[in-house]
Amino acid sequence: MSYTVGRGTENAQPDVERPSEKLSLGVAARLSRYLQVLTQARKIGKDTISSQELADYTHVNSTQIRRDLSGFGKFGKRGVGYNVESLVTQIRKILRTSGQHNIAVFGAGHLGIAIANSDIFADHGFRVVAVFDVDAEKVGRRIGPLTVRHNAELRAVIEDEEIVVAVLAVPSQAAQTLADELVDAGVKIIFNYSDALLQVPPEVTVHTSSPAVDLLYALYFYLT
Amino acid sequence: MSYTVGRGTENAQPDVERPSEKLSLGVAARLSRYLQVLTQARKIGKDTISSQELADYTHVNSTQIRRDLSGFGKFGKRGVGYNVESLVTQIRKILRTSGQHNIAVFGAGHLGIAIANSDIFADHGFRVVAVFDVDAEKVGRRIGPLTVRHNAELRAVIEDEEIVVAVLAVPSQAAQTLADELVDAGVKIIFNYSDALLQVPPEVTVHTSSPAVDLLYALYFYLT
DNA sequence: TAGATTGTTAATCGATTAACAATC
DNA sequence: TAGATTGTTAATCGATTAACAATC
Repeated sequence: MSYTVGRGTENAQPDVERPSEKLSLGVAARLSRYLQVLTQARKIGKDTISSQELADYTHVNSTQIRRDLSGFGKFGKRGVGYNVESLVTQIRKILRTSGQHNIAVFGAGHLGIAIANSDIFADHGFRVVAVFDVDAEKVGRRIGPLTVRHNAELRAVIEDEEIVVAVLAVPSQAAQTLADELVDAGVKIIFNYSDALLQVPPEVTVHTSSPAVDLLYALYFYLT
Repeated sequence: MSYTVGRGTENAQPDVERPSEKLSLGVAARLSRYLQVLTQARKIGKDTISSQELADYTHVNSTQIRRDLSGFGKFGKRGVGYNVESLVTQIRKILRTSGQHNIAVFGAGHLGIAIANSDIFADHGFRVVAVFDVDAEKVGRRIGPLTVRHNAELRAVIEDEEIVVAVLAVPSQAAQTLADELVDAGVKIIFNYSDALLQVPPEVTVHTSSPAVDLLYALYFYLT
């Protein structure tokens, strides 16, 4: 993971409830993970979940989970656990991602198609509203409800659909040029699935996804 | 990210150089990321790199980078920086991933094909040696140098090729059953690209990749 | 020499954990 | 009531950062 975000320099105002204070990097990351597990738990019909169960799935210590949550309110019932449904709502409120967000995928190769078809984003309020490619062969093809568009259209679509998130599933050589265009068109978050190192202005966040890096890391703990 | 690994309870022996001591979770993760950037930097022909440049790309503080590295030796040259080539070698040594590791991909859909074709693993010494599917339509197809095999063969292949890492690019409903088979066949690290919550014995590491979770997190910092 | 960058110290802050009273 | 699990405290450990002398 790599983010271009500042740390929370929270100038704690003496509010008792302070829903307007910025979360620390760590808390935001953990809350997102709790949300993923809760979303899945809800799918399989779980009504309540304990901090210990959440800990088993997220590998975050159960005390820390209770601590993270209790900072925002008393969401749990002693002896019972947390209501899955209401905890999802609460965390979404805290993360301010209750809304719907539009994203665009670049590259209509295998990876791009897989991402566009995935419902992993949909579960969290993200909607893939456009897929782009530069290959004339691919432009015009249908991917689910979408039609692949040419990159030349990106600026217009990004403006019309109010897209702030772009997912890059293009060859490494094409990544930086595309990133420059996207930044220029007003995209604020770039998810980079190529292994290129992207240079962007400080107001834009680049997230480079590197399964190989995660694997190296997992393997180290297996080997030792 | 979610890992099933213990924290390093390092009982520091009074060695000056202690290459046998277990890295902490954080250090291992950061070293992996430095390695990714260094690998890319090498590709574009960089000879040396400063801690500041590494910091720009990884978003890890430059002091911390120097600190992480100097714990293992004096790899840098003051006024110059680090030699890219030799730092790659050093970090690989520290992470003990200088060797070659075989991995298997499960699911020959768009995502599975994308992963099998990617060279993101190859750069780090991982080799995709088998792709499996249960769909008779897909079994037998060629993906680069590989032929898609049926899941029925998984046990034999895992033993023959000494595979410890399995990448799951299958539908969520199929993930747990497959994970059980893999654990049974001796796989130690499972990379889960479905959004299913997998239950595995403690000696097996599950890494669930969740772009949506990362996105939630990135978006929070954009929205605030 | 002058400029740059490492290696290292010291000080601070947040994460982590065990433990347990409160309470469902 | 008995069992379970939260919410919270207190203590510890590692991460983070600024600053700067050492030195290439």
